[in-house]
Amino acid sequence: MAEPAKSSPLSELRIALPSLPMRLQEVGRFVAANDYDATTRSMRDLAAVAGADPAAFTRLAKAIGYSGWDELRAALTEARRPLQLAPFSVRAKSRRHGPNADVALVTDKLDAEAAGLLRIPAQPIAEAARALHIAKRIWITGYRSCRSVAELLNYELRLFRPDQVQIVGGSGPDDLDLGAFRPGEAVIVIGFLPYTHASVRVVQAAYRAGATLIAIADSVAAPMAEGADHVLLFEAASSPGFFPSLTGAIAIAQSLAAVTFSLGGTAAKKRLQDTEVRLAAASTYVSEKG
Amino acid sequence: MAEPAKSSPLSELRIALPSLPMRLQEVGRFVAANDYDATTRSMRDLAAVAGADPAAFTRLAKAIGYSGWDELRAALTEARRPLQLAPFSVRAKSRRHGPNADVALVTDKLDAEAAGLLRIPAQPIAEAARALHIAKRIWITGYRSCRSVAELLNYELRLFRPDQVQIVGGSGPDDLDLGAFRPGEAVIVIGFLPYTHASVRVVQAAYRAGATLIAIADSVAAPMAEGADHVLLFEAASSPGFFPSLTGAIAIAQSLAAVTFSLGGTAAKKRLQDTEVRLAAASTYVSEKG
DNA sequence: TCGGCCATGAAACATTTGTTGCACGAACTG
DNA sequence: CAGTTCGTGCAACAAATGTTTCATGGCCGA
Repeated sequence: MAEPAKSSPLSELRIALPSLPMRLQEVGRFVAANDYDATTRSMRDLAAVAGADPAAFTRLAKAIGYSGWDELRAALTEARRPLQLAPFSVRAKSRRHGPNADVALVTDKLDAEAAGLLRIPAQPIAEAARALHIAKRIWITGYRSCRSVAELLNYELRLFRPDQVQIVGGSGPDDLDLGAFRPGEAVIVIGFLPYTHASVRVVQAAYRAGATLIAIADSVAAPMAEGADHVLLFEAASSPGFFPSLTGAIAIAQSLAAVTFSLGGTAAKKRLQDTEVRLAAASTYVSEKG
Repeated sequence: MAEPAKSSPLSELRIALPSLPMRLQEVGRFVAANDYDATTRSMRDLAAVAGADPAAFTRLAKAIGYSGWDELRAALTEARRPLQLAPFSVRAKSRRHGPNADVALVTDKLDAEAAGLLRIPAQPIAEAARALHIAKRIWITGYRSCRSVAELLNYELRLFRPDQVQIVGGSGPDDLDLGAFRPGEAVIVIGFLPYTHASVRVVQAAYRAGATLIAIADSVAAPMAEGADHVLLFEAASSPGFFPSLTGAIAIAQSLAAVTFSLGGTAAKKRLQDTEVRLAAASTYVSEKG
């Protein structure tokens, strides 16, 4: 049973999270999402803000293998210590460079992205899904790298709402679609810095048409968030590397699709089955047993 | 009473430093040099390491206008707080509030995906990136929902290797591209259960052509993993919900692109800059200041 | 040299911190 | 339905934290 490499205490925490009791999960999520405050504020302070019992923090620490909250916090503190030349306590980090600097880059990136996921607010996604549920038609927009997110969302939503979902510009010039927005329809725009002009035009068209606007963006200050009915935030710049990260946006898109599907009830389930049957009949897939 | 503009607690400290008694200067310098530990360790700990009296820290804080060490430390803590989406106080309640089933679904999904990311093995990704680095040409394949991953990878890689990367079937029937694979080229295939016939054909073609095959899949038993030079695993079924999750695949794709880019060194950096300049010139993006 | 002043370290203080024992209630088991 | 386990909040506990007080010793002006 090879353990999956305990890189940081936060990783351990996040891995153990799903198998923890409910209250400990809440507290664990809070710690993961607010790890900076976890290292600086006192346990009781955190408990007050998180709305939990102080004892829960001690129990959480023990549940994931530490002797107590103090030890967990110490580990978190060391993990987020900035690199420096003259070490406070001599502690050489063997990663960072060497023959496996690449591996370290990957590990750091994945860890940062996992942390980013836990900071995504869940409530707005659920609300946006309700808006999608009642929308007569759903338009999806995303340019450049965000196009991939748009297409995934389009794909998943079409699995159970085949003829009510489409990508803006998916079948012709974007401008034609802009004029087709109607009240009662929903328009989803995905984008982050730097923002494209095209996406801003879509937002304006949606606003003018009186359609429900859902923005998936990296900042409330994003142009597409202006006047949006639902703003779903993720961290694009959190992870090390050179390109903005789309992991958060993808996770939001998938959650959105999942909740919308569950709101669809049996009707949605039936349409999904129909779609699956059709795909199987076209022998798109390799048969399960080889 | 008008204080001379408190920029940051650290600069106040440095300004006041020369006019302080000798021992307080020592302590002040220590705090300035080790401000991270100042925010995380206890006053007594710091005193022990600095070789000073605990009381000196309280006196230092008062000497530069704070009510005590606690207040100084709080200021230091706030000063080095990383940027984030919402302030600490507001963030607490937004998650998992109320007996809301939809919100719980989203939260569970995000948790599971975060944990899934941390289970992704980093080593194979770094090795695959090296293979991409030396490849003369890179082909990318992904059908159905995996198409979005393929397109993201294509987009990011083309930013710094514009004419060496393309999606299989991106410019015509897939079959035409299958015959174009050559030794020394790399073929990336993304897929998970249920596997499409088309992706298996690509794998076979790559194998026959002697190209380097990189498979991004949810299982070593996946058809596209057979005979692959590099297999990058992620968990597609880990998260609750109804569709397989692509978050892991996206994270792998982005890590792959990031490492390949960093292997590219200055040459890659230069090409990326060229691309950015071209995009800016075409005024694709909204200018930063509005 | 004396007297006042200030810097300094040690010890005592009240407070806050993390921890643990206990009781209640829900969920599961036989 | 009783018996058990487990998760949870509350409250008391000992340990630690930051602060204050006090005694000491060096410094400067008279």
